[in-house]
Amino acid sequence: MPNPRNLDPSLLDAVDVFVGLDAEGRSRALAAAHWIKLATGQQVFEQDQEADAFYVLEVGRLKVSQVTAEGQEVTIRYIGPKEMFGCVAVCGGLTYPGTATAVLDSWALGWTRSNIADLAQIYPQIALNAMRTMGGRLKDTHARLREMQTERVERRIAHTVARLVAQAGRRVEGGILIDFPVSRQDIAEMTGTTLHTVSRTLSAWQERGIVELGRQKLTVLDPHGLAIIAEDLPSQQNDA
Amino acid sequence: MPNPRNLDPSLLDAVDVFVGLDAEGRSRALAAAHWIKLATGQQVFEQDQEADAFYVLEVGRLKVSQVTAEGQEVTIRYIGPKEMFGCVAVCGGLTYPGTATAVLDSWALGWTRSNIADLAQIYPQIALNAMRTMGGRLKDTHARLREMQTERVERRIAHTVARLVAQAGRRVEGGILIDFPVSRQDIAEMTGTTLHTVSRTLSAWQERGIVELGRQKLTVLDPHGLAIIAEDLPSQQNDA
DNA sequence: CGGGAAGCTTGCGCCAACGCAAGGAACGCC
DNA sequence: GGCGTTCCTTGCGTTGGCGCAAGCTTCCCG
Repeated sequence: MPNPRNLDPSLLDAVDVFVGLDAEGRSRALAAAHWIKLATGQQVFEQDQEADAFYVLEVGRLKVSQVTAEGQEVTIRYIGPKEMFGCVAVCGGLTYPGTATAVLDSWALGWTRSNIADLAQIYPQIALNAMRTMGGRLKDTHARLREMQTERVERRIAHTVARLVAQAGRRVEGGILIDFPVSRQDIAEMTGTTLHTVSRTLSAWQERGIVELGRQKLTVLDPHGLAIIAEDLPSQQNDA
Repeated sequence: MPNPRNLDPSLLDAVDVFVGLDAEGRSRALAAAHWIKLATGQQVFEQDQEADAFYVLEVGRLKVSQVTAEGQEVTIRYIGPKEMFGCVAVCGGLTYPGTATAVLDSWALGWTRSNIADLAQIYPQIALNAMRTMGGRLKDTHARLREMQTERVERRIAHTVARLVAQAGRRVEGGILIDFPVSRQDIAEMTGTTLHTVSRTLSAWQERGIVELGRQKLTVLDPHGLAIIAEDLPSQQNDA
């Protein structure tokens, strides 16, 4: 259970943005941080709000999403443990790209913009690390944009599910379970379609033994079959 | 006409990544740069190639695009004068997100990765600036992703044209001309549709007096009308 | 100046995906 | 344990936009 007093330096070990810092740097970073607790459904920050803090998730899972003027929700990405979010705050002068909401009870470490700027002053590596992370995110987003523009719905759903497996898959008997609640609606918001189409598509996959479905639950039984759909390879089901 | 000897420090004046540098810093930056000339159609770098240099465009225009495994092209963005491209090279360890091709004869200033890393060491502001630019690009890309997921084709085309006007519009009598050759195919690759649909849509707009069309040419006559389509506002054409 | 290439338009048929609607299943709260 | 809410499924009709195909215009180059 996290707690403000218990600032074990190993907390920052696997955190990209602090890679390359010595022990002293990590202690300093931790000293400047504050814990925040997030109950499921709670928001950390909102779309277009001035980016005044950045965070590293330690426990739980968040969804970063945008809402259109018409009220439609679009999911930008999910954040898992050890990932940073609100990283635009490091740049200064920008607003958050979306709204961050906890989809599980979560704990995160937060730094105010001035705190992180001070740290980056002393340890320039931090800025470089943040930049590398942003570069990676930019590439991910480009890849999704390319998908959206060139792929049919079924293939996009396959890619999305594959991504969820890679990000949050937990081995269970007979398959890999997405380790947090995902509704059909959530998948629709990630792929740019409707919950109806997602439901139909997943049902068809269940029929074929590729996935097993539950309420806000998704287990991939046949990752290879999924990959075949995602890459649009011809499947060899040639029995009449 | 640019030339390697003629390194006027004012060249870097409006360049985001060097904002906040003193005169000496700019001289140093220029001293480390090299000119590259690009004929129309020529490539600067290719998708997935290791990012070993970053550039600032001085004259001309480039297109950054990706090609899918199936051979479909997707345009990520256009680059105009004073914009940076290949900025992921500043981070290190990454590959270019797409292929950069000149759509006009162009001149750019280039820095190798080690040159820019040395500069960033001395002037940390450079890293911050680069990061801010990347943050901005990330937000742009998210906005486009949201468009792709929630908007119909006509609206997406309207947004794309509006973006082109903002980026590369030149006032001409009676309207605003996109100041570089754009084909219907190009617009299709930016919006995620086919050249057929773009052609049909633009023709309909021409009918309504919103745009004027030519071969690889596009003039917006009625920006307001365009905005109405882009924002999906009800237009008041209530004559029977 | 003539021929070819590249770019553009437009008609037509089709289908993937949407939107609606109705009903069913699982969960949580009192 | 009952009830309300949230989530999921599935049938059916509609349609936006695609893909094909044919023909046109503009430009370039020999």
